[in-house]
Amino acid sequence: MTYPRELWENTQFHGEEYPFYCFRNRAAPVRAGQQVLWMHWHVHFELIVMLKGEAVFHIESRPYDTKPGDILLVPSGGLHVGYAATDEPIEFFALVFNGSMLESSAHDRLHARLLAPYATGQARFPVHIAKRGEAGGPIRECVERAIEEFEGRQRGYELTIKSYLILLFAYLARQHPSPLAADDSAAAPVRGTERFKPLLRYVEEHYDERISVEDAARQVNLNPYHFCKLFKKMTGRTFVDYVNRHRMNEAERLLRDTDLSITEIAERVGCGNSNYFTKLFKRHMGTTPSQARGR
DNA sequence: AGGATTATTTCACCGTAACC
DNA sequence: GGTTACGGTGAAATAATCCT
Repeated sequence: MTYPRELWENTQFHGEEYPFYCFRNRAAPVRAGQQVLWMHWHVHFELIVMLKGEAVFHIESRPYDTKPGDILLVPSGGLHVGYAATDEPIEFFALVFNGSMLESSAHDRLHARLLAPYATGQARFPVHIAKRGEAGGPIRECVERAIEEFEGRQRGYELTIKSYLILLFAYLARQHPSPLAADDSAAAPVRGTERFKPLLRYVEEHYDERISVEDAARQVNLNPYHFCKLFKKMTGRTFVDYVNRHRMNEAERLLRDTDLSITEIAERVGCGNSNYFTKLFKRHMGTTPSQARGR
């Protein structure tokens, strides 16, 4: 899985004037349940356009089953993660952009009234903005054109993409005239995921240590049962699975980039028992550590 | 590789508070 | 008063981990 870590949280984009980034994400040999989009969040919006295969994205605690033709809009700050739903190859396009992309250079009352609340996160749209099987429609068209522009990269494509994004938001605002206020109950999961972010970051940095569910639950002031329940609701996976995924990812990197022995690698990623490490690795990656190194 | 030991996840069921 | 989200318990089912 290739997902740029740079997109974590408060990423700076290359161009200040056009803060966006696109990438086509392919997961060719996939097993159902495999993670195809790293769990992360950032202040930017993210458009996810399903191109091939089936995946389930968990965005702000809610699962979204997607097939080609589905388009999701991850709100600013929204925690998101994606898993393969079948063994079929998966392909999706992700367009990450900052709300400032939607700003207007001149003072514009209409803009301030219609778009600013969405761009700044005071109001939000539903996540699933276009569904497969639906007739084209302007919303889908904006997204598809923006992608075309990105892929064509003709002169000034940044500006056309920006225009399509503004257009997209304008159509969305028209389609959802009574937007969900950010503090509305319908948008409430934000509060729920907010509390987990420090913990997720903690795991990012300490997956090489022993992390018990009890400790983790304490960090977010929940009893272990509720912690498990909420964590699963939020991420679609259990906490242990989440931690192990980090470990296996790092292990794969170490196998590839270093000459450390399997035992040493197991040790480094927080699996004291190399026997168990191999078992885990095989389950997550489909091959044993030594096979993975051989390739 | 298999089995023993721990840890976790989930279940059924209950209470509270906020909101309509 | 019904509904929804959030919290909690003990116990049982499952899964992780460790130990030959």
